[in-house]
Amino acid sequence: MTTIQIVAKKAGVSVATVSRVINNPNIVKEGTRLKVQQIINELNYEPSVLGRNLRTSKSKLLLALIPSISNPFYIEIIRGIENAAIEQGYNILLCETGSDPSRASIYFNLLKSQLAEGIISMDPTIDRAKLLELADKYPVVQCSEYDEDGHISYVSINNELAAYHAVRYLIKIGHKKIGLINSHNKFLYARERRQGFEKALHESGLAINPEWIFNTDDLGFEHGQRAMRQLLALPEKPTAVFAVSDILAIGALKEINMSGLHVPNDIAIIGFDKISFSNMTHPTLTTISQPRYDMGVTSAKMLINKIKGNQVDSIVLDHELIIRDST
Amino acid sequence: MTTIQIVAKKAGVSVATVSRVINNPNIVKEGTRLKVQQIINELNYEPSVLGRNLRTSKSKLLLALIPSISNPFYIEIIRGIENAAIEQGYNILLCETGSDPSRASIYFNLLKSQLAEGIISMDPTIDRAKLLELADKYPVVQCSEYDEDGHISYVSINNELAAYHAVRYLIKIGHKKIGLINSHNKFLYARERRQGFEKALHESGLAINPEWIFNTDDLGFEHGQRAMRQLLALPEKPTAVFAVSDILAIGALKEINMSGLHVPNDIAIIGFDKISFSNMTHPTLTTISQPRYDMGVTSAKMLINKIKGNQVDSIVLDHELIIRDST
DNA sequence: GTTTAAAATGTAATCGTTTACTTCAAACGG
DNA sequence: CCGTTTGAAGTAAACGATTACATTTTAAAC
Repeated sequence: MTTIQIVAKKAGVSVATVSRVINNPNIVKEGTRLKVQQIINELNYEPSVLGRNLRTSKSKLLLALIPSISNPFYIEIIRGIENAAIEQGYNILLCETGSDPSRASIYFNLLKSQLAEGIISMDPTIDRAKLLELADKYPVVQCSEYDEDGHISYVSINNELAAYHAVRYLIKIGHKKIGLINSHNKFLYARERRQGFEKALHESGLAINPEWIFNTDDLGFEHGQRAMRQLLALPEKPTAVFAVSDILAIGALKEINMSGLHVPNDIAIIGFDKISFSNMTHPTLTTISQPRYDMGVTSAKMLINKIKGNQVDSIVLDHELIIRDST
Repeated sequence: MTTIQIVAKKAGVSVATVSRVINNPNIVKEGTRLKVQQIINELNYEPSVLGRNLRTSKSKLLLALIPSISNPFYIEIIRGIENAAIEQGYNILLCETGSDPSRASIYFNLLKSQLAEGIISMDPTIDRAKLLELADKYPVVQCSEYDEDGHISYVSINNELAAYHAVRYLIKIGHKKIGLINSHNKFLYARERRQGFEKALHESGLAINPEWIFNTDDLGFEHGQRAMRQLLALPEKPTAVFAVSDILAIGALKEINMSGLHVPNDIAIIGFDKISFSNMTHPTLTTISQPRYDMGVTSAKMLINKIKGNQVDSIVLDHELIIRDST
């Protein structure tokens, strides 16, 4: 393997000069610079990031923590993070926890052992206490799901308002009987979206029918399907359903299609997230769009700022109602 | 920051002993071991991966190269890679090229600069010459898409046989007029699947109608939709269509649904990959399942073996026909 | 109570960089 | 012509670990 020493020797200069040619070329005389450059090319020399990192104690590596890579929600966020990071010379280590705390602590250790310089947590199932402790000593930001009590900066949307908008829209187009397929209440976003849902109903003087409200254990589409199956078995059915995730909505949609009922004529469906598949269903899904790419970019920038020692503030981005065929 | 020196001083031993307590505890006397352990806990000491890596010139980092993280095909493979890697103490740097060669060369540099120890390429759009050159000096394996000429080991399936099985199945259930929605012929898998398609038709003495064969520019579902739209506009339509990817198949399916025709009664559809969404459509999609998780696990193991200096052989895994409602 | 082998620990080199500090020579001003 | 400044290059000390080798301690053997 070619090292800086070999290059220096062959070029007849000191290692310091070679290093300068690479990192600060303008302070070395043109003649030497050219000569060294040529040797570098000749030998295909690439400085070892390992050596450099050790010296500068920077790895230029960021951790992105997600519960599962198979949830398409995270894809656009990760894209944003990645692009913003690369732009500033950082790379991303994608960390899938599988909602398993022991897996998460492997990744926390990468931070502690300085393999990574900071972490973006998008995992709602993360151990909050551990994360808070980590954030005391290392740069941490949260994206999408965050901790309301803690003092870790985050990037997110206004979940309550978004849900409120979704349901208000259903009411506006004439629905009075509206159901909710929610995820688990242990998640902040679930509680907030439920609040938005209730607020919209209250505001219009509509009743909240507990029979039409479901909490699922996880975000798999079968859970949306199952919830809808129960809903369809009810003597009095809602005419519209708000699902807090597109995947749940797609499950619900499929169940309605299978039952022979029509969307949106018999039942309207509105989802949340605007994942790419929400456009591929038949009918296409009305949904709330989160600015996921932007959320990614913003959180990466925020983290890098934090790493540089700057003070950063949490940011709430705008959502958008995407009206398509399912309502 | 706590370093090994600080621990050593506080424990009243040499750094060597501390290092041994961490890496080879059984060769240090119980008394000292316990004492050092205690100091380590007390100070929350974590060895710096940077320092260790430099000395051992190992980073325990692997690169996984994919064209786009938004293609769900790769998700299960990555899971497999990740789990196999973690099991052996490696971590994965997920590299999205966006089919952009300059992006790919950033990642190649990570390998050259020894930030990573090896690379798993899953990107069919990769610059083959560059990859071959890289493989001369560094550990490289290919997963799914591979280079037929080169000598880089790979993990894949028998694409021709898989396509052959798919089409033979369509013929078996009575179809005589079969279309093909393929991706671009510059990809090996596209050529191979086309061959399997043709072989099955030939074997049954069925004609290949060029009007029913499409090549799309990319794997977006709109392309499947567009191909099907053209197909439906034809005076004589096929009764079954084989799409070389589920996403294309889902696009086609949607177009048929929108046209008011029925799947599978009017047209049957068969996809390829068994992505999770193939189960969420209405009707569910018949497809060829690639053992993606296994492909990931296998290629990670293969790469690690290569890193260790062992000779490795390419592996072809089995596919499976998943019969569901679209045929 | 020596001698000797084995076990435990310490010393210091090393990995490949970067960079503060030093050195040297040329340029310049008076 | 000498002292001072400036620019360019070199020297060597870090960074934080691991590990071959040297040394000390311990225990066993006689």
